[in-house]
Amino acid sequence: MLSERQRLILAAIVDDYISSAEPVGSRTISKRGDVGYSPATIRNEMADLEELGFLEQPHTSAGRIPSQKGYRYYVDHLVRLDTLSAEEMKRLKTMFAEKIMAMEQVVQHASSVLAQLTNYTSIALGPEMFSTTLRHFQLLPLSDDTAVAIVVTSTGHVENKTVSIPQGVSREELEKVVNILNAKLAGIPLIQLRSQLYTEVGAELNKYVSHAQEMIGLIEHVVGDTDSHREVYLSGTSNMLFQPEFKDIDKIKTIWDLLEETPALIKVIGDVPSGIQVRIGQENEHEAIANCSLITATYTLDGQPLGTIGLLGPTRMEYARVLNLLNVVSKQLNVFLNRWPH
Amino acid sequence: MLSERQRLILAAIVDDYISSAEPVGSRTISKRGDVGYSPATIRNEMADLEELGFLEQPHTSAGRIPSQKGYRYYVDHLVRLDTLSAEEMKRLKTMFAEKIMAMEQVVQHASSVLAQLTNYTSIALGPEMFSTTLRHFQLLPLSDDTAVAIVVTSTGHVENKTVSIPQGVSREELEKVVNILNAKLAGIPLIQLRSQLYTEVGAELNKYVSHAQEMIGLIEHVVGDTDSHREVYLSGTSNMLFQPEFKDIDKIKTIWDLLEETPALIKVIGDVPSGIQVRIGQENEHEAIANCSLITATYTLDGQPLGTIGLLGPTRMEYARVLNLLNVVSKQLNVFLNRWPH
DNA sequence: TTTAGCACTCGCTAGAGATGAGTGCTAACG
DNA sequence: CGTTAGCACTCATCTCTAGCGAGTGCTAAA
Repeated sequence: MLSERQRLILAAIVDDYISSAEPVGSRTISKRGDVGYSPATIRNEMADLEELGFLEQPHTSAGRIPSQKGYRYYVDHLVRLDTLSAEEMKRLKTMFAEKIMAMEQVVQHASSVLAQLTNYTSIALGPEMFSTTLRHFQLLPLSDDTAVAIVVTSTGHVENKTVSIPQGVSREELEKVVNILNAKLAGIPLIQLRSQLYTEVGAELNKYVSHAQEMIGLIEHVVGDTDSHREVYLSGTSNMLFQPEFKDIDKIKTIWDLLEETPALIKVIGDVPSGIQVRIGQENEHEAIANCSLITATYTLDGQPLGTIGLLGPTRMEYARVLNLLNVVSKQLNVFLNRWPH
Repeated sequence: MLSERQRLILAAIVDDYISSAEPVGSRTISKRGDVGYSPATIRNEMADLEELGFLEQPHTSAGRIPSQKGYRYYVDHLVRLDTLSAEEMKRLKTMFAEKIMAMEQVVQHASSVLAQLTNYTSIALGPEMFSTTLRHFQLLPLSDDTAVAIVVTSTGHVENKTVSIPQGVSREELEKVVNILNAKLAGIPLIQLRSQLYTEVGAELNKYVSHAQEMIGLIEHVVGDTDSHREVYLSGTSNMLFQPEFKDIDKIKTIWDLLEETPALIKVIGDVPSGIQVRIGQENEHEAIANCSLITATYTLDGQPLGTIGLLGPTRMEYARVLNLLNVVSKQLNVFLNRWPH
């Protein structure tokens, strides 16, 4: 639909605006090596591109900036995926060279390295519970009426909650409960735990243990909290402060509030299709990031999507670089995780 | 050393500046009810107070602002500790009413409520390892050569690390190791674990288990990392953004970097004497917060200092309110924690 | 079809008053 | 003699204006 020349000019404008954050004029484009036309010609094309909705003009006598549609076209058709710089490769290599880490720590670490390399804010979502199974359950008494409940998942994630024990349940009975639970529930996907608890385990507990109902309630409290099994890792939050589009502090505030509110954040980053995705501006669900872009990559285990890792920045993002980085990282992450004992 | 009138005027100026963040003029003070002097008289006293170093003047034709020395005098001699508002009391009451929480969660929760009530940034340091003892140690195999090591402390803190198991150590042996460790180390203060590991436990392990040296190294790796046993809780970090003294983003940056760097933060907040402490401006060790004030309160268990909870804001802080709040919270925290099974 | 030329727009900046909050000093007052 | 009214002075801040310049759209020539 766009002519070759229009695409060339649009790409030049987006590239330029991404690095300068200032409206781009026709002369600026003309002076670049790769577009061999005079400012006047470029102005004409710019006017057309604006009419088509790919560019915008902040005011009459300013240059053009890409519109949301412009960025979308750029990402879909114009972005050049080339190779990473030597330094970037080195950082990533050393990251995956470290050996002893839980699955979640790998993800967390990858996200923090990405934040440092890009100067954007990185958001990562820990492994999901469809393919994550229960490895071990434990109840450690702290006193007569309290205990720490510990859940270990197949991804190496450890979660703990302090619970109060019903009056009159002895330590022996607690042990019995733990044994029954481990026997019945180990290997079960987290998402099925709650239902299994009532069917399989319920009968068994009723048979051997007093206060079975209370105990089941207690265990459900620990195991059934589906969202708490997922962890969100943020890094480079302060990078947001230095983007010129957010020099106005009030704009940061709404974004910040979103970042501090884990459930909303899970929704934002959890609801993306697998593969590498780019959400530009208002394509994002949450209006707090309506002038941000979110680029996400999912990581998988045995082909099953497990979690997401993403970078959040202004719509004027370095799409090419970020896409390259995420591409490499998510591939390496997949290789790494599938080598993981599971 | 200061006359009664000077103290009255100094208090009025500090109070006013704390709430307005603007240099305070003589007329402003005169118009307040509590100082019954004309602007001219107050001007004379102000000039004296400035000469004594309690006040500063941003420029000749502006009002006065308190100097660091002025704040110090205010905090030491002039601040009025009165009672909390009904709303504040209610928030705190409901907080301590919640029952089932690990010790650390109580501290964390208290810190987050304080941040909300004050609009400052709160920093809390989890229980310290002198009086914290080991409750339970566990090694759960994930595969042939990896396992999750779990450490549960007497405060209900659960910590975990993924470790790699030396080749040729069987599951039975792992269990034996765990049993020996729990028999020998349960109840030992965390800080002594490392030495005990080599004396008491070392011999025992050598006797019953193969690869004892490797296993000890591994366990030391889990247990001996003294700083990782302490957790730092931050909340209300974004409150910093709205203090007029930090409207310049670069000033935030250095503070932020400090907040993101846990070890430095532990140093800043961990090195305070017990009781309630006020660190004004350059009294703080770290220069990133040289124009901040840090008010801290320690909490104790059986009289032993356990950890710290603090609020960070501009030197122009609402000292009276924060001191009141911290006073009440730290007392309640002590009561609450000492009721805790330990 | 491309480009040079030109008039026009409009945000940004610098400088000039004007404003007003605040001071220090002096002299008068109770 | 302490207190206060009065007054000249300072200086940050606001407003207004003029000029600059980056950029545009249009027209006409190559």
